Amino acid sequence: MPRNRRPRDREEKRAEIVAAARRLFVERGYEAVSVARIAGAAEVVSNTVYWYFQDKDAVLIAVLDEVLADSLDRFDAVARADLVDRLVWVVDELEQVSRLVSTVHARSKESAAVREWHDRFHLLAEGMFRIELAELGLSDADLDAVIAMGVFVIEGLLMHSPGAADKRAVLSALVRGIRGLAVTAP
Amino acid sequence: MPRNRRPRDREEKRAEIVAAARRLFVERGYEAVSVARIAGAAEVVSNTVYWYFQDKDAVLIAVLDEVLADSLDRFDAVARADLVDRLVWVVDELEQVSRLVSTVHARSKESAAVREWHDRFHLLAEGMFRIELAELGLSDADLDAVIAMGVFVIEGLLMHSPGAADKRAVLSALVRGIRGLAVTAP
DNA sequence: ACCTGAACACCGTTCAAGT
DNA sequence: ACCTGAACACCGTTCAAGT
Repeated sequence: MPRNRRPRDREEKRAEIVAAARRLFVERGYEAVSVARIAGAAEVVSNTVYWYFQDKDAVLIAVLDEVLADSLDRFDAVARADLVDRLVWVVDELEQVSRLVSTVHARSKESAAVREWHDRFHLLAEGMFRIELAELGLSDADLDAVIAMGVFVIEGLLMHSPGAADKRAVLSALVRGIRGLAVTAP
Repeated sequence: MPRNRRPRDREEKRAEIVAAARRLFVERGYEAVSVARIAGAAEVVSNTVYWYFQDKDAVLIAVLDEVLADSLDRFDAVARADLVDRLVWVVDELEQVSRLVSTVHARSKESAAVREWHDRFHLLAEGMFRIELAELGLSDADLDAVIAMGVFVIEGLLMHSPGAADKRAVLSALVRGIRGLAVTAP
């Protein structure tokens, strides 16, 4: 007999809680979902959640990690597409979790752990943008400004969810605006 | 004796509650401030708030109206400045209430009344942007896209509060990008 | 190590009762 | 009309107790 009986149980139960929380957070939003409801969906009692997680924000962070990992896994599929198409893809992908976008911003003001996750996510997003734009030959100052603009525009699109045509028009204007800056750089 | 003794009491008490809520929401954030605390600061008991307001979101909307009115009042002061300067001014002005920006987005998902306020605010902001940009001679499709971009960039700056230099760099890149679009319009 | 029953302090909100 | 005391159902979280 193995020394640790069913050694995968811990991870399994934890994963069940995260899966339940993910579905509920995406469907109804973080504030609207109580810890008791998450626990119920994972077939435990509410205080059991605190055996696996420090608090409700820690559950949120586990959900965010899972959602982000899933999206990054799928990113390869469009790696070779046109820049505008890739941006549309990113927004479409993240739009499924648009509730989480405003949740992250709201919780970042209250929870240091969520703020850390948010800051790391921005670094990741900015790094990806930087790679995309490196070849355009922008000045250093403009490059930073344009990366920030790109992130803000994507966040705005996620939070306000316009129709597909408007979304593409905004991203196209963004990219053309950036290309214009590269041409007229001092 | 007047039929209504002290006829201004109602508005006074209401105004006191809004003033207390405004200070607390700006300092500590909507979620972190309980109705009981607002009531305490306005020297009433917590259920008295519900005599003047339908619910906590209604208090938030009254605060938002007050903050917005104050900002619009001050807007004349910069009406003649350069476009980038005006945008910097708007962001600086709204930055004092940056906590409220993410609150509005978070509550818009839960409360129909807050969502209505948010949508009206966007119409106002978009209208002001449209006037600013009318003279640039953008195509209709680009004008809408550029207005959305402008609003998203301002919201992003408010939510992430970068330093003054970064802020100006982003707004400058935005305006130059937009001007570039006008030049190369089809 | 893992899970629970019971409790804690607090939340937004309601309502009958007072003036 | 205006305000309150008391209560309601619920919240995130803690802890001693069980296995």
